[in-house]
Amino acid sequence: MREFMAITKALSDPNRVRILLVLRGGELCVCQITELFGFAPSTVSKHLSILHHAHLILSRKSERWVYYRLPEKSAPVAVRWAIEWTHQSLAKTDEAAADAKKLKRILQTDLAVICRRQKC
Amino acid sequence: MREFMAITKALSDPNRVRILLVLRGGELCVCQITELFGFAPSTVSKHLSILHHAHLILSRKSERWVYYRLPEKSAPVAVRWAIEWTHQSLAKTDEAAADAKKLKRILQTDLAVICRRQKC
DNA sequence: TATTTATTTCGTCGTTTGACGAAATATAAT
DNA sequence: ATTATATTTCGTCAAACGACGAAATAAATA
Repeated sequence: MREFMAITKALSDPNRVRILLVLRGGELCVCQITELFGFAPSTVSKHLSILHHAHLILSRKSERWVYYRLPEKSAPVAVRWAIEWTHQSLAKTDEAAADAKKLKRILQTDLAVICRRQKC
Repeated sequence: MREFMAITKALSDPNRVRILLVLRGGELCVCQITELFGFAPSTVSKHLSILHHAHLILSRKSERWVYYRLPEKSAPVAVRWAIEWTHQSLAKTDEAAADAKKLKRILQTDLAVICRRQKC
């Protein structure tokens, strides 16, 4: 029950759901998501930690950055179900399309440049 | 997106999830759920209205009571998915078993008696 | 070693949530 | 028609949430 509620609480904020959707395209680092959403880095970090705590995302540290990604198929059933449900329900919405479009531009920019822009 | 968030917000409270689980056994009226949870009737009513607003439950009025039930198979995909996911994840937990056990006793009691006990 | 850089943690603030009881509503029984 | 009954709506209160900026941390670079 606790695990399940961690997932539903994580999904109850639209910005966290947006994060799950953009991660469908592959792993992203914190500053890329920060750039995409326009929130403070600390805010994005908190959202990521809630998703991570619910095991909806995994993290990896490389060079100067922390990357977050969706879990692989070996993840718990409840987690896979949540991610699949989110994707099926929202992948084709306008919000998802807008985020994907903006993300495309961000991915064309060098990571270091993005981060410096946020003076973090 | 709005419909999806209505569902995830509805699922983000454990007591609302408990309601979905007990309704698996068939429709219940407000005072039966109130008796099961030990909350004020107004609290239960609010939870039911949130679930109803998310289309996770349907209502029916008969005699003096309002009955709530899970929707049939014709419900939107996102709704059916949410209910099925909840059931698959939690049906076998201790919490669900405890509620089912207590509900069994409540169902053996006459509706009018239960309601009078709550002086509502 | 000191400094820059990316992220996280902490404290604060306004908003939302979940609980309650009182009052309102709608319906059934007298 | 009144009264009793079941549920909902409303207002209130404490707790939780989501945003922020400042400070702390950890790792790479100079």
